[in-house]
Amino acid sequence: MALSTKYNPHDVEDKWYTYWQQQKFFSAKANPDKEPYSIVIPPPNVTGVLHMGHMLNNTIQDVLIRKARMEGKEACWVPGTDHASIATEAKVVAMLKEKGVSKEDITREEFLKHAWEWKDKYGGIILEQLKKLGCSCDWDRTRFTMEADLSDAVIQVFVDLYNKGLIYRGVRMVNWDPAGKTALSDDEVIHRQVQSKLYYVKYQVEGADEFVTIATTRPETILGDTAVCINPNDERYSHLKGKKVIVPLVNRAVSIIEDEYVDMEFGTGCLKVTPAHDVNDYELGVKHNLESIDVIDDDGKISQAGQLFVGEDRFVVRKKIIKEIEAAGQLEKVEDYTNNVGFSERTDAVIEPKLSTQWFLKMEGIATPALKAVMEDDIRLFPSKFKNTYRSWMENVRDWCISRQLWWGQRIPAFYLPDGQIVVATTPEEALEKAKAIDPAVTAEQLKQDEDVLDTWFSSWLWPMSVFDAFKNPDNPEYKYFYPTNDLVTGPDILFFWVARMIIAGLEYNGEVPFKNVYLTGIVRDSQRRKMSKSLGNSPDPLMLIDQYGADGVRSGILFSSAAGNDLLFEEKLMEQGRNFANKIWNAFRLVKNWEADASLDHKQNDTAIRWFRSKLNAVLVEVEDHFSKFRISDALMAIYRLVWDDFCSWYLEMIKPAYGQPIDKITYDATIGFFEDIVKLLHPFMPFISEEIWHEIKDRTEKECLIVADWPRPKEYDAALLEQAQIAFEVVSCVRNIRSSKQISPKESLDLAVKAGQERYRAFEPIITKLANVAEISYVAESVDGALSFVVKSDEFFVPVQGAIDVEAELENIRKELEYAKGFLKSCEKKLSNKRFVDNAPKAVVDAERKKQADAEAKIKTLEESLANLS
RNA sequence: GGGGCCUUAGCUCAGUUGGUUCAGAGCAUCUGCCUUACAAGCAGAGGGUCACUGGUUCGAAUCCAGUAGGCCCCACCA
Repeated sequence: MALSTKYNPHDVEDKWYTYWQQQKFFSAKANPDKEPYSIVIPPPNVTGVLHMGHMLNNTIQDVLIRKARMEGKEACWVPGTDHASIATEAKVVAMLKEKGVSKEDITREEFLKHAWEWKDKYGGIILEQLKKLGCSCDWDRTRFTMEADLSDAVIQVFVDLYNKGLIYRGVRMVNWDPAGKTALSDDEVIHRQVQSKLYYVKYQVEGADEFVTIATTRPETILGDTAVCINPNDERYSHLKGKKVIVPLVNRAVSIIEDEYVDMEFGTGCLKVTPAHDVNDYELGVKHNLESIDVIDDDGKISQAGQLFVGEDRFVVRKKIIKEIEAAGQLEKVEDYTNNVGFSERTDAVIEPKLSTQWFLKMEGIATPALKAVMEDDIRLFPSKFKNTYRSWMENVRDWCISRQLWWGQRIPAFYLPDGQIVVATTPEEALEKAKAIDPAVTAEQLKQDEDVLDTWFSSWLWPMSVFDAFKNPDNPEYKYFYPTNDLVTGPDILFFWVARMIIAGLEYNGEVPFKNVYLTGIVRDSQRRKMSKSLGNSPDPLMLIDQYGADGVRSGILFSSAAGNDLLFEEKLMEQGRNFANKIWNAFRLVKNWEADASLDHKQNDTAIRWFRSKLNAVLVEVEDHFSKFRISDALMAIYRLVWDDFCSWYLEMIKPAYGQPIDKITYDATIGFFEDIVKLLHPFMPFISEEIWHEIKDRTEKECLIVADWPRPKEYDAALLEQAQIAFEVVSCVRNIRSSKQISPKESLDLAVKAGQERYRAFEPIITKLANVAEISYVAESVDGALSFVVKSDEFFVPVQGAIDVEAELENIRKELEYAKGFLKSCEKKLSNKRFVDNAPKAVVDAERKKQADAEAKIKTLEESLANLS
């Protein structure tokens, strides 16, 4: 049979993915006979495409879900997408603009029709991409945060929270995104340090030939100034108390107010106050009863109220206004200044603090149980360092602005009567009923629904519940069975946006936490630690990578260096390593596949090898389970990688490999097939395709006997002493190979090996040593062998007689070095043991270990000294 | 301004309550090999004062304090 020397993923991946789906291996349903295991996907943006962050995130989820499935649990991974209000609406607006249609020119209904068309066209792409990666989601359960059932849940929750008095409407200073033309919650604003200018502008004191200078970074807001504020303790300005100043350009006389809020040290100690466009100024305005002039409109342009520069962009106006002020001789100076500016998380526009009427959710009360759940480890965060971050957020949580001035999303179910009174209801009919209770004359036409929609996170926070229809049908068996879910895999950047709020909603509406473990992945960066981004062009196309390295190669490559919470430094080198690993596995399979088993052959020479590998396998199983229990996915993979590459391929297969074309004994063959089966089982969560392929190729299976549903190997007892002995034997092999390498002896030339030791010591490993080191025979000797190269393993001396002269000096040098090290080591042992306080205070086991080290070192020194004596 | 984390081999990182020969792994590097599973490979080798300084201890990569550098979260003074 001609199997390629290279593993070819293209032949394999689609075949098995289709087959798994046909066999319904991904689908899960409430099954009381099995333990449930569930994960809900962090729903990607419906119009998004797969990026490296998704690759990492979903690979981890697939590893977890596949392992759980093999462990015999009812494994349910719910996929779906998020409607992502702002991002999607922005994309639709841009798409319409290209067609020459402006959002302002069409109705809400028309816009939504376009948006749904857009969603239907692009909505499935990212999920299809996940299939290429091998994700074993239960696709029949695919949900969308804006589908009818999920929207109903959102509305139901809004009404409920409103009725509980937790949702209120009010005028507040909010973060306004002039690009998205909507309010944002505080969490959607990213503060970045920017280089800007501090302008010193002179305001004339009314009726005097005197000026006061204020410092500002935002001169465009001068148009909206309604006061100038000084600190009452500031003696420099005490003569100005009660006076007025003239706002430049608009020539408005405004009061000089006094407030200790003003920092006398900063700038000139004199502050201009624009209540409509700054949070702190707003507070001052309320406190001092100031007029608020809104001079910037929703687009970030100067409004009519600004009088000047109407309709021009705020940043353009900033420059123009400074020019005019300078021309008027009122610009004192300009300084370079570094300050923090808020940007929209979604559109990257500079946030404009703006006064508007919005809906808010009171957070304080409902956040408390969610804080407790994490602090008391009902929910565990991996890595746990995020507990601190979580706590500080939850302890300082502020009311959540949940209304957005958008169309794409769940419309706020608040209805206004003609007189402005509000009713909140799940349907217009219900609203009308409630409205009639207030005013019997009101008609359906008079009742106006709020124009705003809800923040996307107001639907995402219900996700783990709503995907199981918790709100529509709280008694359904699926919900009862799969909820709470087990693990959540997501990025720390949405710990508060999403994770915290899901916990809040879960506790509020179910009384249970929504998941037990939260695995927080790092950010995928390039090798220079720059975040991957479209604009930098440093983000590879995941599908190209899969095409090039195979899904298994990409999956394992990504996981090789991604400890929880650590950033993943992406390098194509890692993908290569993953591909090479797949190839290594493939070639091991090719070797075994071509063997012919012969029951008449003796298996004795392979017994130790088999016993050793069985122990090794079980030791690694223990290690792998330990890693998984701590969500150390990378380490689990690495342990398996080393088991496969080093222990199985480099040691075990070389030990038992028959000569070319020769058959192998049946016992060894069967054992090896068994080992290979366990190995592909271990590999399956990480590398599902190649493992499934080999599983079927290595033995005949029935239709249903797929690896994806095979039993996960459970660790059994293993022989630790045997593993230790093997380690010694391996060292002997390495030493002989080292001699070959340094003396340029061909591996084909067989050598003799003598050991000064008792007869039994290496008996069990003789077949292994002779085969792997290409030694003709091992002889046990009582005296040192003259004219041979030697090495010491543990306290036994080995001799390899070689042809030709031996460089005695070099040999002596080597031995002296080793001797020196051993003596130094012995000295440290003796020092410890002679220290009475060590012997008295240290645990007995530690002292005993120290004694053993001492004895070993002494034996080794004796051996080395003897060989030194022999040589010289 | 408040809080948290990090600094171990050229790179990325392990190192669990201080104690087995504890200074590790993978990658990279160097040397020799196209040895009939695999050159996407095999065999061998080199490489670190555990950021720095001090302290606690019989014993410190590990605990404590300080110093230097890096990162993150929150708040935000115009």
